Amino acid sequence: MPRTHKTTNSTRHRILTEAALLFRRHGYRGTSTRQIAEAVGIKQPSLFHHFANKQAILEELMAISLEESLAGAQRAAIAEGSAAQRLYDYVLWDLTTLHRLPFALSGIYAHDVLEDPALATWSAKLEALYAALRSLIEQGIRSGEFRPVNPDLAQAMVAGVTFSHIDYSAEHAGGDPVELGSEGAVFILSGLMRDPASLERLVAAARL
Amino acid sequence: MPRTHKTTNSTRHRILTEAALLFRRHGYRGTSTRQIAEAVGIKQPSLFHHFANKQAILEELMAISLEESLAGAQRAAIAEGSAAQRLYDYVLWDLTTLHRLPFALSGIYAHDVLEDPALATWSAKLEALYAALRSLIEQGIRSGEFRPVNPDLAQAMVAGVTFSHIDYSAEHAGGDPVELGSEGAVFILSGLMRDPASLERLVAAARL
DNA sequence: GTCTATAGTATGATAGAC
DNA sequence: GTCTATCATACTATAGAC
Repeated sequence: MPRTHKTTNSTRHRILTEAALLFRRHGYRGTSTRQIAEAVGIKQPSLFHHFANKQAILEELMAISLEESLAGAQRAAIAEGSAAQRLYDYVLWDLTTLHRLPFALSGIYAHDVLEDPALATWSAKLEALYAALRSLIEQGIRSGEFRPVNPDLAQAMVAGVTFSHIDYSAEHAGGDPVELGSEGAVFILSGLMRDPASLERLVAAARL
Repeated sequence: MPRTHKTTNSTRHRILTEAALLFRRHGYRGTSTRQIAEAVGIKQPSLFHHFANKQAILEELMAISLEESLAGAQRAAIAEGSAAQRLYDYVLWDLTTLHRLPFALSGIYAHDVLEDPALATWSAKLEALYAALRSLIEQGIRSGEFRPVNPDLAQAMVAGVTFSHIDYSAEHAGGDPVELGSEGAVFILSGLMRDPASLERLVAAARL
């Protein structure tokens, strides 16, 4: 989501950046509000002027990373045309976007934090994203484009590859987002398609 | 690792089982020793008669899940023959083993817990496993069996698929371990091979 | 091997001055 | 908008009786 920060280097923005970095390294629960404040260069209670509580920081990071992906997956799931092409286009766009984000989002989607009832909204959005992916995979199986895989497992593997890109991106700065995203999309589609040779056509017809 | 428990339903064993379940649901840091004790049916301080501290429980679970995988990957990386065949055999065996484990291992391999310097030994073992996988992938690229992918990213994606199987296994009981493992191995190899059509030969020649 | 009681520490969040 | 001071709570782990 294109945020509407008045100044991109506001304290609020710096809190988000530093918190994302720390959440990745030490996890949400393993990161204290004191650590975040220190990284930003303010004292711990000053955080609560910008965010109601620690969880609000996490929720804003989830919004940044999840809402666009969910909308894109749902659009792809109901669009017209080849399921393989729609999945390819979606994955390529999603991974490319992830590699472009200025935040280190790994560690935000751990089970333990999403299981918290207070984050049920976000857990539901992630589940909706998974449902859209599953639908896309099932469409591809019915049309004969994909092998007759277990749709639940296939969806989990697609998500697993996505998370691996989030991790990779956090550890290796400076790669070309489109190139990395493309490698992920090709990997996933090759893993699912009955005839991976025809993948070249998808790549050529892709629209970002 | 085949554990040497005198009785498989010893309190010690029950602590491991319940802790694994709770670590998966709430994460290592999100799980208190009180919760573990309550699940087992004893009081919190009684845990410390069986394990020196909370971390020792985690380390035993890591030993169970990681040591065999590491040894298998290192064997595969230096063995003779086709890199694709060795990767296929390893992934199939590893995933099948994972799906057979009586423990819910998800949530154990989160970054935040492995970053703790006290767990450096286990972090190093995981890194060694990744190095073996990377070597196997590089061998396949050199031999022309695999597409010229980014080895670091490819290794991350293979690990991502493995983690997705750990998660899937924790949420869907009762699937056939070999069938699930096979779907994972085919997915990964299809994603890497230059000529996925020849995958049938690997599947036929596989030795578990 | 399990219990009660408790020490020692870290955490998230609030109150109120400036 | 940031600070100091502090509260209330939760946690891991230990001591010592039974």
